[in-house]
Amino acid sequence: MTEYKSEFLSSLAARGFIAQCTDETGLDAAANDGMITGYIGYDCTAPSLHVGNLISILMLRRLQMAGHRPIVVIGGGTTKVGDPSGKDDSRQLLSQEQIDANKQTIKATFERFLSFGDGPNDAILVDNDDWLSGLNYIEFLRDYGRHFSINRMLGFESVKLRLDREQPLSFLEFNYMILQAYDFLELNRRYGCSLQMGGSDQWGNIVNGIELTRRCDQKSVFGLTTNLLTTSSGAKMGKTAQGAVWLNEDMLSVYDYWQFWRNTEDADIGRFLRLFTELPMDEIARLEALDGAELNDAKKILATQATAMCHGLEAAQKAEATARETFEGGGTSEDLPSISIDGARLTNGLGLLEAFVIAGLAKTNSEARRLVQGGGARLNDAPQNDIGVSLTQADVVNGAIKLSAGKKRHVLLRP
RNA sequence: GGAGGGAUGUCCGAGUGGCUAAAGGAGACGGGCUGUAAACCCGUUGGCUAUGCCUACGUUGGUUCGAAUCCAACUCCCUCCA
Repeated sequence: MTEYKSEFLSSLAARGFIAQCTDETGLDAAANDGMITGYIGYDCTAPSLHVGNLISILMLRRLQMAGHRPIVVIGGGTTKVGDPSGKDDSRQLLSQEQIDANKQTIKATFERFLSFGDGPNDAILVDNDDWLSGLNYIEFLRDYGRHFSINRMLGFESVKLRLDREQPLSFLEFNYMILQAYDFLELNRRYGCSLQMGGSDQWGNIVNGIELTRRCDQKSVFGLTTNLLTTSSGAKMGKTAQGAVWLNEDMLSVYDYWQFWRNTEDADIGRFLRLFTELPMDEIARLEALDGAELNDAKKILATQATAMCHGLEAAQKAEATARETFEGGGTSEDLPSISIDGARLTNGLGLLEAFVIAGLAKTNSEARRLVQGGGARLNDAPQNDIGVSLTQADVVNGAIKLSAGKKRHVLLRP
């Protein structure tokens, strides 16, 4: 591993963040000489960011911790176009209303990881819609379009992939990288931003921005990418039974977020501790060296640390306690994810299948039926194999009915 | 504008008149083994008021007792030519 002089790069390198850098030596020197400003862009295609975005958010955090200034760019403008990187199909275009709504709910996440304010290295949050929407087409083409070579762009991975697979790539999407490149130039002009970071799928887009900045303003700026998050067994990471692992609490409960980390594969523990916690390296080395079942302790620490960063220490510890009661105590914790139901429904008896659907443990009655028939459904910890059972007031224990799908998914129904 | 190829379930991908809710694989979920791990083994995988009914093989019509499969028109995509 290369030795870095700057705290920023050496900490990132030690923790396994770095995939590629356009100019390690230059960036290292710049970061060592004084404060630099770096940015990452986030498109607002969903109401919340997910763990797949986490590595990049943490890079911004480490940038700030090392005394530099992070900029979060919300892609209000670029989202209208849609990034073709790493996708087979065109993403469905979102309406302006959806984009605006997503923008609002995504913003809050960054406040957990970065410190905003008026200080010299406090984080800044901007929306690229501010400068992209007002662009004049002809002017833009004349000023910036001439710097882009189609010949080169056709060679970029994101484009090549589509073309090779004979999948359509619209002109609209083709422009995404041009707009993202322009972002970098604009940020450099506005804030002296000299670094763009992102996942390795962004490499092509980042390089374009660097070149545009050099051609237009003769400034040299840097790009730095991280590996995309995958598990050791090769699976794309960030999925749970319910879908993506969201960072917003109203999209995924703190308990489920904690569980996600708790279920990390053995082989990933060291890597994840380095990336997703801020524990000292020697402590991580110790945890990583644990054997067999002892690794479970390391997983709990990982879960609580990672959860604390996103949802606060108190909530993380509560999730840990809930898990302990549920799994190790074999009991029912009051704090398991719960859903309120109308008590009147119990008066006439609530069908077991319907109850599982209400609890979110099954999407449809049929799925609930299969769950019961497959032997995975439990009511207050008692296995159920009769789909005709009705829940009544008599099933309420300590103010709630506990439904379980499999060994890990539990929900409390509170009348 | 011309010629050819294509559109199948969450995804990939078979199927070219009835035995097809549609092979196979991936993914996902459940069970087993374990350590709330991985790997492996087994099961399930359109919906519903459920021995039946409804919806579904790009869209709309047609042929037929019967269509994902045949015909027509249309939409979209790909390739080559202009």
